[in-house]
Amino acid sequence: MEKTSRDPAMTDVARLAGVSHQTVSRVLNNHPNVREQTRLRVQAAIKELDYRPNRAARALVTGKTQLIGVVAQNSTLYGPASLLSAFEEAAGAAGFAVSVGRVKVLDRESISAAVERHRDQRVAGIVVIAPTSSAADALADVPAGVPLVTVDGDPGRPTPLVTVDQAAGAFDATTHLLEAGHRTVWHVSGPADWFDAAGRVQGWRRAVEAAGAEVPPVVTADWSASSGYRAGQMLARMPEVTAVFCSNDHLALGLLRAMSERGRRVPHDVSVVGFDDVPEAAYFIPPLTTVRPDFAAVARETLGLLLEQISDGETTRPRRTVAPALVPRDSVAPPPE
Amino acid sequence: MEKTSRDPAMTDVARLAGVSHQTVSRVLNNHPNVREQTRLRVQAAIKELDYRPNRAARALVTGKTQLIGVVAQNSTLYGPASLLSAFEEAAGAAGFAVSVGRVKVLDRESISAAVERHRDQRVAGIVVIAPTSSAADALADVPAGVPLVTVDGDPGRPTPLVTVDQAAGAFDATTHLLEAGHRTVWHVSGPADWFDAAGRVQGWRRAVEAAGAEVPPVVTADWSASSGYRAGQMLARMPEVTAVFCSNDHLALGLLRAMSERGRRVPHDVSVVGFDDVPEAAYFIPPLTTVRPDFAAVARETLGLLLEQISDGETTRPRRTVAPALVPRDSVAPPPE
DNA sequence: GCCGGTGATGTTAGCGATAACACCAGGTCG
DNA sequence: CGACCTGGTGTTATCGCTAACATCACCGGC
Repeated sequence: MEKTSRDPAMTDVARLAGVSHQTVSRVLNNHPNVREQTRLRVQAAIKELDYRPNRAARALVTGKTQLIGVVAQNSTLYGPASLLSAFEEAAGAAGFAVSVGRVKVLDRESISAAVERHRDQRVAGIVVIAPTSSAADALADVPAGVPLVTVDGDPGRPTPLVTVDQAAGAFDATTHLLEAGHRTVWHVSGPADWFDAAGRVQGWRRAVEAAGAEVPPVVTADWSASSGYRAGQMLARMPEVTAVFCSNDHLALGLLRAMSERGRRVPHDVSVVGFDDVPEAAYFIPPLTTVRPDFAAVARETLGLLLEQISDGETTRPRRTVAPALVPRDSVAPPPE
Repeated sequence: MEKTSRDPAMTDVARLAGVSHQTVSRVLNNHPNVREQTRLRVQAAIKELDYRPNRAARALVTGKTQLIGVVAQNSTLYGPASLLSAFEEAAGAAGFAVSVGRVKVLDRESISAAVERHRDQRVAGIVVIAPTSSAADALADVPAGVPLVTVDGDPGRPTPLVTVDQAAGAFDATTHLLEAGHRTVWHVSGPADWFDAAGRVQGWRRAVEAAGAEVPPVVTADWSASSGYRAGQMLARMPEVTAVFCSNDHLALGLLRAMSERGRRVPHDVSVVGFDDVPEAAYFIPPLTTVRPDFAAVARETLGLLLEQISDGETTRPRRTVAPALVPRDSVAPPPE
């Protein structure tokens, strides 16, 4: 008839093991000065009671939590979603819980609010996935002293940042097309205010210029298959277009459809390269040559940078870049004739 | 020259406002018995100091956190990712932080471990996205008394559960094909151990049987475009196949490619319907008719069910189902001749 | 005009951990 | 051989909050 007894606390373990609660604490925190025999006795008691330390109490006294806050946009775009997933896994493996604050739009106000919610929770550090300039601006509101890492953010800012090397990936993709024999390469870009898109434009332009080819105007779209389709409708009408580098795979998908509708065969008439290597890219018509970013590596670097800041307060190398890899498939061929 | 002063605590606010810390606590928790004038003075002091309550201290004394733990697979499958995103937003709006525990594989051991990590954190409630039987099995390990909601889980289990009405969506999709005049409808299914896949098979079969048509054998695949392609290669060779319902859009994508390679035009020769309405489905070749689940609604129901359990300890209606909607596009037409 | 009720506030006692220090036995060293 | 270190342990204070109870002024009713 006893009431639901509360969870066991450290003193309960101590009593069972015949030691003081402080000794239990020492065992839990791997302090060196505990006799082996005592340690074993305490561990047995812990197991017997199914004791689990109260994180709130620990956080209260140490002033630190084992929580990392992430601010991300509420979208299912492949890149950000993959990144988030990879980061959650990496952080979990390192013993940190990840609290995700979703934001509907990437404006300064929303992001600042999300950051504040995390600070309310006393997170040990914050990661902001800030792929647009409006998002990056919000970081100015974060007080110094909060460990903070930006992912996919503004390369021009001094804050710790991890990104995929967009320019390098775009350079490789474009060069791959040029090496197939195309006179030049057109580019369908993501939204101009996204750093990822800007980096890819830059890498594309560098490759075209390096080959001494003419630089066609950038066709700006958003990330959707829909806008890729519209861009494709235009480009399909231009016979001089024989090679297109799309800023992501979904743009490429839309473009493929437009080409197909206009009777321009890929890769026979037009070659196409995407970016992201979404899982289904190998099953587009035709299978899409694309660039694969290593999201797991980005996640590892991000976590590393954050943990450095958490423990040391500072960071040695606050800017890290992860190189992507070209994945050749069937959407690239030499130009016609 | 003063050292980095610690964050302001309740007593600091109290001192500034000229009241006791308990009055500050009352203001914070909206207790009725506080004079309006006092309330204002305290609020001003809170603002001036940029005071934020220490959640660890509160959690320590109340024994409750404002944290919800979610267990999800480490995948970027569109359905689960959308669900997670929607849930994070809904929970955030309700003032709860969401801690995500990712799991590499959906086996009993991994899921139990993830649940334990959440219990260590003393989460107020747990949501498990458990779309396979192996995942559902793990729920047996969760002790009673922990508020728990399963999403996409086993309809046969008594635990609180929210799911999309897979069978209804599949029934509608299949009926849509039959009404276009097809003699029967073939089905490419997701993995057999996924409840979503099983539900869609069931709805499909019911629709075919209801029409008095012959029920073809189920073609079982996984969720990937790759396996849809393989299924399509087989089905494309069979002239009697004029209508296919695919268990998700990516399967349909692969199947479309196989059909195209074999010269079977969609929708002229073969009609196809998918499931999920991924954003790019409108830009497949041809735009794909599909079924759209309402993930936001699933998230709302899940949160509601969980909050009920957290506050009341029990739940009135522990099983909720959200109806999906058919989205007609261009991949369905009457059969040839 | 005294009494009990009520609204506004203050005081005190924990919640469950860690930190800092106290203590004690036993070994080392000048 | 007494002073001193050192490894193992216990004791006490403390983190910032809420719950429970104490206090006090003021009200209306008999």
